Amino acid sequence: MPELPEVETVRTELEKTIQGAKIVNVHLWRTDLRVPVTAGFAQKVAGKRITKIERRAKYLLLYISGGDVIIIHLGMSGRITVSKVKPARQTHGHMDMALDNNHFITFYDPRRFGLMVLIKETELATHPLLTHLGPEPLEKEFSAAYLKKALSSRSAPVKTVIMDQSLVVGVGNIYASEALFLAGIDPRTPAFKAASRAPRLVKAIRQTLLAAIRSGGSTLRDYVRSSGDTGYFQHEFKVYGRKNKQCFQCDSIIEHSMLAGRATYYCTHCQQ
DNA sequence: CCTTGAACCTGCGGGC
DNA sequence: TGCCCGCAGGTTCAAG
Repeated sequence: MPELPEVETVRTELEKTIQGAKIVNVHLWRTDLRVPVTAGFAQKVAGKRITKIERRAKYLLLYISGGDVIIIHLGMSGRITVSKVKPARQTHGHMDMALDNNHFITFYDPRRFGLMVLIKETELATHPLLTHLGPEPLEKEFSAAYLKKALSSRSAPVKTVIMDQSLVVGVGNIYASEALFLAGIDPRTPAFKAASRAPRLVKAIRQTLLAAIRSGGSTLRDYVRSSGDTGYFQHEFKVYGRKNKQCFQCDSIIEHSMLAGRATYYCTHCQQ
């Protein structure tokens, strides 16, 4: 489900509902996620308090008392739900927690591309899952000058390059297409040829992600927020999923092709 | 180093 | 109805 806006939406909702709560009870139903769940996970987190919930890239970081951090990634189909009643056992519900504030959390992930590992807070800076990550797109560090330089050495399509998490984090397949439409850049353009348009692209990426966060992310197939609500940004897609439909800006037909194995949508009139 | 394609896994929709 | 194929918001690994 998740690119940066969806993960940020989950983070906000978890912050409102479970921050400060103590973990009373943990059920780990299966551990064979993309990365195996840390041995002894259930025993290690039981009795601890959730002190802080952060997001880094598409990862959620749940800080717990005692100096540990639960790192969660939702992969393609992962979901975290919060409820006030004990959740029914679901086929792909891999972990449940009961909290002392009468809330329950479930980690659900049919495809199991997600992960859930427990590390020491002191390992955050050196943990292999996090070390290769580029700057956050909404932080100052992701500047026009930075992006221009990064694009200038790459020949892959600009869309593929901005999805590279070591260059900038959080931009996935939907928002890459949407941001490039907003920037007026053809996603197939070799990155170095788009380098001069880095200032516009930085703005477009930020604007797209911020708008999506404001809408609670996008709900395509199965993404629901932890609250059970859906996101609304899918209603604002300009190109994603709109193959053969008319461009809202110029009435041309939206085109579709595969770049590095990912579906890509664009308007050849508005994007060059 | 960079790029692409395949692999990981499950479910769903379309075509026959 | 049932089967097979392709495709899905991500990441990682191998090979060229």
